[in-house]
Amino acid sequence: MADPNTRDKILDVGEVLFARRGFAGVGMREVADRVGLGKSSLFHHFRSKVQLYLAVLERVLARIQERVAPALKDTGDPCERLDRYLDAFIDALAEHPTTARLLLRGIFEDDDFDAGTFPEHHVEHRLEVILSDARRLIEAGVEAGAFRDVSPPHMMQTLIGATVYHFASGEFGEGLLGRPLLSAEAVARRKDELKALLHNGLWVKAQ
Amino acid sequence: MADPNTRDKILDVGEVLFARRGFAGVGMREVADRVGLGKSSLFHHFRSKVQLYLAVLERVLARIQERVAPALKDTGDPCERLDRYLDAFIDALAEHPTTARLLLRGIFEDDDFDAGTFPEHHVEHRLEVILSDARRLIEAGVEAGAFRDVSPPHMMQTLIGATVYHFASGEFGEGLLGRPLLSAEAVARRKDELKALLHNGLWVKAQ
DNA sequence: GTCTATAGCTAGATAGAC
DNA sequence: GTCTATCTAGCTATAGAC
Repeated sequence: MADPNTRDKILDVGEVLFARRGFAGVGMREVADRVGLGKSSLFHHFRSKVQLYLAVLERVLARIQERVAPALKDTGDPCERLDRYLDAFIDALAEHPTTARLLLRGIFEDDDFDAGTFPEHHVEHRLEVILSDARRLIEAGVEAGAFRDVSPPHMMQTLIGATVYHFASGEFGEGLLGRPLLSAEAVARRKDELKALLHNGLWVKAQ
Repeated sequence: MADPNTRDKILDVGEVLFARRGFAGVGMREVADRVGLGKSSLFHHFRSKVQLYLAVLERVLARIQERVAPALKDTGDPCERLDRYLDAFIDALAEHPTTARLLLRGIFEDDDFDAGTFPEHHVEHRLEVILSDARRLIEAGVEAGAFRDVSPPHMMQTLIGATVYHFASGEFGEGLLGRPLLSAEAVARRKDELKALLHNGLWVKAQ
């Protein structure tokens, strides 16, 4: 097998570049230059550009799974459990500035090189696990009567937008907020705003 | 000037392809083939690939502005006005399957070919108008006491996620929902789910 | 306004020396 | 495991005939 240190360096560089410009926007030459290798040497570590991209995606998903796993323990009412899960998920997204963007790209960029063409990777599977964990939390809350009778898939989409999109929005989001997206304060604020919306909605109710 | 019909055909094709694979993922050759022209002929209508991309983006933003303009009239309380605006905005996103995806790409793909390099286009300006209209609706509602004391930028991010991301999510979103994203029923359902969240939150309150 | 031809470059990927 | 050299194919863009 290849030198693990070199392999990890390539993954690190690929992660930054793919997050910034997507699969098609990145060339192996640029990756090689940043790692400090000749372009050909990359193909010793990864058979093709697609394999490198999938390896980057899979490492990101694995990191997310690690972070949210402790939040999945079976204690507390549905509200506490969803709160805990969202906190952990947001922490995972905020850990590296590349995470949310790669996740968002992975979600809507794989319509291209058709899913299932590279079955040796577990990208699809890992994504499904993460999604079904979240979905079960919502369904359990609805069934228990702790949540309104929302459509779980629609609530999933809303939560993905409120978390993944938010932390993927980069310069645009920072322009809107007028401050960094990933500072400890900004991350804490995002958690609070999201949870307040879930608790109270936006409207002020007539008393 | 060029034949407007041909120009529009090029924009139509570019819109579909750029929405699907982004700026870097599309070649002028593929655009030309789908239009039924030689590749060189494209450069008679658009000076460069970037100019074509910006023209596509600008047309999309203009279409959105047209759709939401009637919803901006100064009648009703803040709740009614935001409801009306969100309905119109969602209708604009649902009008073409390409709209939301191009908008989302435009939001976080212009970190690359740096903004302001092509000042003759109004993409940036149109986006700012759309955003500041929405933001004013939120700020007015907070000031009037009709909305909770949310952070308007955070609420903007949540609403962008709930609308633009949702309709941009393509096959992924359809897999999650188990049905098309853009059918009349699905669009109406999305409006209802979003407005119910703004009205009531997710939690069922203790009475 | 569309075409052919081509310039000039970069892409992903391979072969084989060291 | 990294290198140089090279292959084939693609790219954006231009020149100039029709």
